[in-house]
Amino acid sequence: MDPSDDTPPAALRSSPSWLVGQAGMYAQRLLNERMASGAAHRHHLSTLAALDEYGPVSQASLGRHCHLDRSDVAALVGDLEEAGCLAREPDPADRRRNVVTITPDGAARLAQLRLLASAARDDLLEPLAAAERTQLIALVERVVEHHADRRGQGWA
Amino acid sequence: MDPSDDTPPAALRSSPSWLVGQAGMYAQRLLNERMASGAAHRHHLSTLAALDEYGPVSQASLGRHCHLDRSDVAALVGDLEEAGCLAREPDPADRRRNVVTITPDGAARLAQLRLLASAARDDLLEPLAAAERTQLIALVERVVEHHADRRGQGWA
DNA sequence: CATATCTCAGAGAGACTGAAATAG
DNA sequence: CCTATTTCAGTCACTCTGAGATAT
Repeated sequence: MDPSDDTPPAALRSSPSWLVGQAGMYAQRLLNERMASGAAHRHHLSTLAALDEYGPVSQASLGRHCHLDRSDVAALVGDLEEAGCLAREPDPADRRRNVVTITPDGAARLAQLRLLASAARDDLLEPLAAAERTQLIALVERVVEHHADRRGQGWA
Repeated sequence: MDPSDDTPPAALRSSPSWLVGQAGMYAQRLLNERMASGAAHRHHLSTLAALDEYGPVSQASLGRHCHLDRSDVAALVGDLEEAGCLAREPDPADRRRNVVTITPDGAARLAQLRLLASAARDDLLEPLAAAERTQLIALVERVVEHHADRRGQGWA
């Protein structure tokens, strides 16, 4: 095997679409690997964090906050309920909804997952200095915000 | 539906892992949508670009250049051969290998796909100014390079 | 014998769709 | 009547694994 085989063609090396796509793959894998070391999934962190920040909410709202599909939220909430991390009760004010509330066990779990996420963040950004990390985050945040707003017809 | 449901929790909004993962999803989708308008796939661009830049190579080498799995390369090369974009012939020097060579039709196709990729790039980076785009690309390139080197055991 | 390449068949995870039941 | 929520079953696209055939 030629070792120079590792170099991607210039058309990819300089393509934001390809680069960001690749980086996204690494980001999700590293995060999921860290989460797996706590027998969790990266979406469990998203769910608990949203629950912690936005108080008791419906599953649909949870999905909109985290960019998750309704049907995946149902499964995630099922997982976390079984683990005692949250309570799911029918909303008396609107009985279509389930009101989902984080439990003390869920808050503890969230704290643990935050630590794992920090480790994954350091894995991902290892080659960058602190100032560069801040820069990257700010730029990517703008991109994500932009497309999240244009979402709604189609994507989760 | 509460419209403020669109805001992700701070734990996600400030998490590089989540942000880069989301951005990667958008990048791949936008690129694939543009490619679909030319009845192509984003990996067809990768393959043709690598073929164009690195001359006649084996399928295994193609996969290493583009971070693609051996078995997916087999399928991609099959597609592109059927479309007349490349020629696949057994290597007389090492008869395990297929030497893959781009054809004039393949070069024309590549030019077309480059245009579609440019459009996808503009879709993705729409919210950023030119200087910011350059910055983002430089930073993400460093991240991807770093993890591509640490790859090899495990990932494609 | 160990390693590398190509191919196929299929597993596995991921995002998403459709439809039904329920409720506003 | 139309829309929203939850749930389930299942699809689809994508990545990757395993095994076999072939060759170094």
